[in-house]
Amino acid sequence: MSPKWRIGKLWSAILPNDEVEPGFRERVEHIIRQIPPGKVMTYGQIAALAGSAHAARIVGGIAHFGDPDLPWQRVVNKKGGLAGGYPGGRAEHAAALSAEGVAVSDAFYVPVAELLWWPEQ
DNA sequence: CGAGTGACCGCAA
DNA sequence: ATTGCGGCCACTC
Repeated sequence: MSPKWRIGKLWSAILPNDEVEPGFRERVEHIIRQIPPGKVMTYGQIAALAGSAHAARIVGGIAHFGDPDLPWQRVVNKKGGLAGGYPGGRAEHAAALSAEGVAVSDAFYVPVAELLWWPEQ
């Protein structure tokens, strides 16, 4: 696979037909909105779907400065660990997930293997 | 404008 | 098993 790997196929599965191809941030925010309650996605997964497989970090940046109305509590890292930068810290992040029925361990980890959601469904 | 930083990931020692 | 570092794009200063 080339470094500039694109996943146009998966992206087209969640992008409405009449939408023009938006910027990276727009794509990330669009993906976040598709995550159903009780499910989670990882930063790397979102970055890949948005078009840059190694831009997981950027997703974190958007999470911090981006739209606070988006369900960022449904975004966790690859190990299922919660985000320390979440408003109120990991405790608030855990509380938001618990409210949706997600089991969060005492060490602030979620069973990402079971809860991981893909937009192609 | 330019440079630095970030709620991350994956591969190499 | 752990540690280090490159990479990506958007945002702030």
